[in-house]
Amino acid sequence: MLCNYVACGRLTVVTLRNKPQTALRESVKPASLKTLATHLNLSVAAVSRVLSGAQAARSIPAATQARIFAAAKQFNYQPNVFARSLRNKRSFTVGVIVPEVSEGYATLVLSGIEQQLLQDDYFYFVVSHHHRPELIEKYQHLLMARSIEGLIAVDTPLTQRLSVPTITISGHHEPAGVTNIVLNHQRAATLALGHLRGLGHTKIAFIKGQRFSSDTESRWRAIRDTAAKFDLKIVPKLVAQLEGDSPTHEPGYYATQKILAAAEPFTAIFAFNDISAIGAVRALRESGLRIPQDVSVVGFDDVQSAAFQNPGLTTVRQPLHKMGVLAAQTLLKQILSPSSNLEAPPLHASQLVVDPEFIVRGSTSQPHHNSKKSSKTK
Amino acid sequence: MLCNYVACGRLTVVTLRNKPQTALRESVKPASLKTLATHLNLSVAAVSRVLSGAQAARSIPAATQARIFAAAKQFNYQPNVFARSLRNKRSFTVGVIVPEVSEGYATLVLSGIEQQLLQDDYFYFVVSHHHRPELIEKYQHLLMARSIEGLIAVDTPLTQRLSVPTITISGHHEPAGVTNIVLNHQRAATLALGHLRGLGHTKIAFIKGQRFSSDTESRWRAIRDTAAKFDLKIVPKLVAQLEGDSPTHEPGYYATQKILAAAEPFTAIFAFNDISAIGAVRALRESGLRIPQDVSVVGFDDVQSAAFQNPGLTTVRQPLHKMGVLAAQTLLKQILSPSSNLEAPPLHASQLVVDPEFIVRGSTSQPHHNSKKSSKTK
DNA sequence: CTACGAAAGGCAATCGTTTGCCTAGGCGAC
DNA sequence: GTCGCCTAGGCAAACGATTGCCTTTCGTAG
Repeated sequence: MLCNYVACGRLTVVTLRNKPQTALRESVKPASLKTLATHLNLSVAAVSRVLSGAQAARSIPAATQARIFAAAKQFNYQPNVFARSLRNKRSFTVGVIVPEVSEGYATLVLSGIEQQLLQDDYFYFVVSHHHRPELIEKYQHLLMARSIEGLIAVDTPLTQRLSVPTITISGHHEPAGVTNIVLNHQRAATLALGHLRGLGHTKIAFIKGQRFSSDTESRWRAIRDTAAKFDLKIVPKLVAQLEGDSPTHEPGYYATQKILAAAEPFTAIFAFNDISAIGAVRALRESGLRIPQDVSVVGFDDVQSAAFQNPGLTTVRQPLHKMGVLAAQTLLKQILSPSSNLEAPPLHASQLVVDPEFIVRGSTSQPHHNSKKSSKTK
Repeated sequence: MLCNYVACGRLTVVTLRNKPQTALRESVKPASLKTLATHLNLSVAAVSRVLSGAQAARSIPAATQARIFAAAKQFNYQPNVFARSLRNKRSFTVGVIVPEVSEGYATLVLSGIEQQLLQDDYFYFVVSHHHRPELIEKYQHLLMARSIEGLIAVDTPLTQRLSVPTITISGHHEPAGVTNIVLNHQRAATLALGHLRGLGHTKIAFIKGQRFSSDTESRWRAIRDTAAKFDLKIVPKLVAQLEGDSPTHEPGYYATQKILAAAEPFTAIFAFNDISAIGAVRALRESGLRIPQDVSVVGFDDVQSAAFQNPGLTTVRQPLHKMGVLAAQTLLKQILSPSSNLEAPPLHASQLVVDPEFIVRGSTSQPHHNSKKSSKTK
């Protein structure tokens, strides 16, 4: 029976059919250079040179070349990728390691990576480590065993330096030699706080990221600096930290409850990311506060759900797609750079900083001083 | 300069550093069987047999085997994947083709695929076609040229039959020989309509899917059948169809406006997917209707945003992750099944049907007959 | 003393491409 | 005539692992 392994609620096998006899698993071997060569009465070498466009094919007259191309088409010749890679020591494959493939941040980056890599005729293997250090380690080796030419690590702490070029996106403590792509947190803080300040908010609550996230510290530092510039006081009672690694909005919900419990008035909240901002919205509403009339909410990332909130979430957009593109471009450049130990070893940036955008939606507005509950200041 | 290619808002290169001279691009060749063999004074064959655990290694005494393993560890031997694949004609790689990697449906499926494949020591290439038929065609060939052993197509119309086992998820019109994994739409309709009926709703509006989506027809048919069973009338004025392929909530927003414009009373709406349900919520709210007091809303899919709505969206959950797992399991089974053209060609299901779950959140409740506006019935 | 068999491992072809170095013929120049 | 030089391609060795079939060397039974 075919479906005794199923773990999928109820599952029904509807139709059974025979594989048609006509070779599904193509028993006809695909054409090789040898096939073509013997068919054309030429040597394998000649055919190879012509088909791979080597410059040594100059000495082969146009007529012969045409015959070769014709035969290649006729036999539907496809060069064998393994033979080629074995010979050339090139795989045209890179590895990408992410925490989760099912989640917004990594997949947006992934889409940028994909776009750029496919454009340059590279393929990529994706693996996700679910935040388990031993998997990070293991997959790096597995990827190397698959002969990747480079690695992109998205929001993933790498402990070792591989022997291939490596790019990190929002890297943690990158080993020497990897290029890290990060957001300009300073600018992000300026955009968000400037927006709130401009609307008239002065009592702002903050939700810090989880301790394990690499962005937490740099972003918080940027916020503190920027708050000082804008003459905004950061009130310790209005700062909560996300706890736990649940990928849901719950950490944000609980953090906001903690802030509310402090009974310190505030008119806006700046969350570490959109998901926690959504949790914040829920907690605020449950306390009878309206968004944005009573409390304005600003998120971070601009994941898809942010636009789909009611009201839409004002947020700092990380150019995740572009960061992916940039990572892939940079990686390919490093792969193709003349291999090292020459007199002039290639220069690589150790860090590339990209700027965020600010997306204003319905979750922020001027503070209403006649609001129901929040502004006990009045 | 390194960043003149950048298309990424402002971008700053922070630090430049020299690549350290110590071979980054490892000029020391990795150890091969030959390396080990000469070092051990053995033949390549013996080493190969022992390391790959061939049964022909029985004739090699334990002491020698131990020496071989020790040397392998010492030299950090990694079998060359290309040589191996060339010889064995196995790539342990499958292809996955999706519309978009950045989007919820496909990535949830992808996470299931990944989990299963990696567990079985397979890797996978992902490509996304952005709904462009010529890319679907092209990527299938590129994947074949990379010697994939099988293909999984997620929500993607395949026109041709490849020579490797192929699984589709929510397939459209699959060519003969592919196994299609689909949702049990009948059961989905029963769950959703049963829920609404049980709450007391009888005037239900429907948002049908876009004409190009493969699920639209089968799901609608199931809804009609089920409505009949529950003695629910489907009022044509309360049915709207999504238009356009925008991946935002706008199509749902406009469809709902159209329904509202018909001025036909209703107390619930069943949307084709969560995204359009979110658009519906927005349109309803703009008309002054409250969710769920005035109108209950049921979505479909249970994408991440559904749980993150305020109120949470009641929805039919497709077990996307499990469908991915199932696809991968089925594919691997077909790959490993004794290759065809034997006397008894393997049997493959042409369709696997999986059951949905129903997730009740805050967007549905009993109809309130004293509501403000919607139930003009009263 | 020989034959047989097991133990221990070696030989070499093979997978399909690539590429450095040849060669064989032809033609013109001196 | 013969030297050199094109033209048109061929030879064969890699790349690294796998595997069918050997060979060698004992030990021992007859």
